[in-house]
Amino acid sequence: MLRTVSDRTDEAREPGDEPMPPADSEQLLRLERQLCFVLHATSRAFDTLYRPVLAELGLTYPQYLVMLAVWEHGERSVKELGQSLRLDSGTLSPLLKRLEKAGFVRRERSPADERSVVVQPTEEGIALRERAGDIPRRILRATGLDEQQLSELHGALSNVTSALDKAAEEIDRRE
Amino acid sequence: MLRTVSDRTDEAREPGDEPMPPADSEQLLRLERQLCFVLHATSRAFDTLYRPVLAELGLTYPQYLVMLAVWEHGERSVKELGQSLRLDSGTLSPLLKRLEKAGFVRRERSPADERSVVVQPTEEGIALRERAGDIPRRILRATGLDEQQLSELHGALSNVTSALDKAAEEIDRRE
DNA sequence: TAGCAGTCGGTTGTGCACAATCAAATGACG
DNA sequence: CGTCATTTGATTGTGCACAACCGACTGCTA
Repeated sequence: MLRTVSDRTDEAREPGDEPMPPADSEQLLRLERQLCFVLHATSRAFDTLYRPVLAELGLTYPQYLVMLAVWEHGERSVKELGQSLRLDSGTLSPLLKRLEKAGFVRRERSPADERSVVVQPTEEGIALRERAGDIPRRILRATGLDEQQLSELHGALSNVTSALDKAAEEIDRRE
Repeated sequence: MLRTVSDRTDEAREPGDEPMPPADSEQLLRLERQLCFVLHATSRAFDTLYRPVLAELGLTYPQYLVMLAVWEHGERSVKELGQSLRLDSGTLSPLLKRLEKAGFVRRERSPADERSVVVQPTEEGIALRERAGDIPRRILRATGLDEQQLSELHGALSNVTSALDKAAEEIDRRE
């Protein structure tokens, strides 16, 4: 059964802790479930599309993200990579080792601070950038989005993500 | 304060108000990269938020998705689960075994067709549904989205996903 | 009815992702 | 100087995800 959506939800929006009163839950809950599910699905759809394209270069999608960061900045510490890509060392360490073994990056301890490891592209890694040049365009076409839609979607996802981060942070603080 | 991905890029271009940007590939490529990245990030942000909540029930997020499907339909074949959740048997088989070992589902070969395996909730699995009842509401609040935004985002993601699926299908057909 | 192509799950191997834990280096403080 | 908390990567263990492959079952067809 389908409830009418148009019930009011107009009350004051405290970003803090509203008890979340709406009795019209059915519809909302359905939406929540669908959102989580479709997000999952979209993520995997992207992955599926990138996979064969990147395979030509010998990269996986997360490896590609790392190479993008390294190409752009010339060199990045593991910490910086982890922050910008939202990955922890348990994920990055083996991933970077695979990239090193593949010959795309060099890893070395910083002389300034022996705790940090600096990642930089090798010659081969830099050369790879050329071969990867047309990937974004190919992917872009597949999405079927124009610039407007692209940036709207990006904005919406950014907002959700930062809301979720804030919520997680909140929970963190509570213990 | 915690910044997300969408931080300003190096230049001061405001997205959305391009006058007439047909040949301006740089901007487009940047958007592509950001979209893929933020999608990845959003997916993980959701996961991070769900993780501790579901841990109370002894479920992971994909397991939760399976239970949602099973709760709703009473019983589902592995094939059906795979189709609706976009998971293949290599992922589902061990996942279902873990759910079985946890006591939430039963798995048995269909008498009608010995090839297929039917999954259904146990008593304990059905009981779990009650305890999971308030999860959507808690998550929903954390997203900070109202119903309108929620369904817009859902629509946008659905469109992208089906475009990507179509593209992948296209590629498939070409070999 | 005998054979065979297609369907359905399962297994194996690789890689991503996180939690928990650890060791080494650093930096602040007495 | 020595102590100790912090920072930084690495390691281990669990679970998700897919590709490639296998074996059992089904259903069609010669």
